[in-house]
Amino acid sequence: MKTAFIRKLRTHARLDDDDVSALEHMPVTVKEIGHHEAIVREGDRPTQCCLIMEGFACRSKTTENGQRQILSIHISGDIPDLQSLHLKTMDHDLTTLSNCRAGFISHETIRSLTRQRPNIADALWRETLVDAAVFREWIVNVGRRSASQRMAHLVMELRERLKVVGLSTDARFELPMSQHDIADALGLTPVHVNRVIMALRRDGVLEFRRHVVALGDAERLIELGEFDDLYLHQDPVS
Amino acid sequence: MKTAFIRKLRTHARLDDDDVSALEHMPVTVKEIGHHEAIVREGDRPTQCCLIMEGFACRSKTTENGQRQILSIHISGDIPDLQSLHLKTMDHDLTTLSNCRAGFISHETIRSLTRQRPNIADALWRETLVDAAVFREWIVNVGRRSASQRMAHLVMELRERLKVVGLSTDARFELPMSQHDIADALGLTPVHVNRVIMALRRDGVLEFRRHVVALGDAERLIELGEFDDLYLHQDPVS
DNA sequence: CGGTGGTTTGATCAAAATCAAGTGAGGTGG
DNA sequence: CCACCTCACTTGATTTTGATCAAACCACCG
Repeated sequence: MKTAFIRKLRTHARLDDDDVSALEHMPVTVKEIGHHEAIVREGDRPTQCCLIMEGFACRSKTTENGQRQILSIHISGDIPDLQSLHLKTMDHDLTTLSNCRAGFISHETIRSLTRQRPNIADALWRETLVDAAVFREWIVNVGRRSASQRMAHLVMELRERLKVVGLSTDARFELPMSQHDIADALGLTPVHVNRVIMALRRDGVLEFRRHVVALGDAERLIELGEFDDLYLHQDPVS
Repeated sequence: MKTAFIRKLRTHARLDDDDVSALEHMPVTVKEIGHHEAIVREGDRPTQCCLIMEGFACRSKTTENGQRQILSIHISGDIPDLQSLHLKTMDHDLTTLSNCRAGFISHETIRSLTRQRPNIADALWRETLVDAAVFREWIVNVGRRSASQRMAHLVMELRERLKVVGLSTDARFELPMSQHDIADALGLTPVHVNRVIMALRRDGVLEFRRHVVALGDAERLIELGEFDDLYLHQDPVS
């Protein structure tokens, strides 16, 4: 059940059959994790990486006065702590948002794969670079966009990324986050996020109830959030 | 004159003498670039990477209504567009802040180095991961910190990074940015940045005049900006 | 049936944006 | 050498956005 992950790598990077078979045979320890549980914490020195197979997780940091900032949201096929392969100490937390099934792959396994198969090294490196591209876009989101723009942008990003792994249609997708979680992702307060959601709902642009997002007017959301999917670098390898 | 770069790689990653000599002998085209000039632009498909040898540069995006958000600041020894090796299309601009001397290295050169020397591949990969760690911290900065905290944090980040390449003492460093540039880095308006700087100056915490930052009270700045250098991952290789 | 966590609403407040008008230093040309 | 121009910085008045504080409300669950 690491197909989402392998499929993603193959779409963006050149992998031959041996590469794919090496990935398919690498040892993975699968674990079920409850919602709102820490996978790794700031300060930890992990010896393995975590592949999300089902459910949602997020990376976050917490300021001294207890405010949380979510840094990215992760879905099936993502390895959110791949950077721990080269950066020994975690500089942020990785936490589940929903119940998750996750596969753990030891650093040794990954390191020997990257040493023996440069294509895999490149593919994994590329994944971390797309992560970074998403971080950049999030800096713009919290730095320069209004509350409703941030919300629109987040929704469109998640729709695009979920579509790739078959978890979103054009019109709706599941999003197991509370309004409080969304506030932490957008750098806002939960109260204000609620007002934004109410307004978007009133205008028929967006519904968000019981953990499902329904898009009333995707065009409007793209325009409002100034969403351009270039930064997701989803183009298939030439 | 790519010593800053090689020294940085060696501090953080395991490189043997052959690796270092390969880096020293790779072909680099040096160019002088004026201030406020674009090196690469969003939408470009570069075939080379840019090594900053002297001066300051920044990555940025501009929103539809013309607001700029600076995503990172780059100094001697940085390769700000290393990601272009794997992400074909630039999703942001790379611009000089001051006059710069920059070295250009073709993708082919880098690719053949990484294929022949896995240590170099790892070292470069790690560099892009540190970049990403800085992006994460910036998300927290613009998402959750007040204007004066953001300013304090930026100043401390730059001091730490500049110290590594010998361009900062504990007390002062050159920073060729206008208050407008700083506003674009902090997600604020120039007017408000000015008020913050005035306040910090009045309290004797910070001076910033004619492109030099003088720290009146570094302790206070660290505390105010909640600065913890963990995210810079400057620890030397074990 | 009462508890609990998430959502909704209202009233007030604070931080930063906006608008507008100086100031001041360095650089250029007469 | 001085007048003037420009760009960056500074200051003040006002407005806006989103934060804060506080209190319901509501659905689900044990």
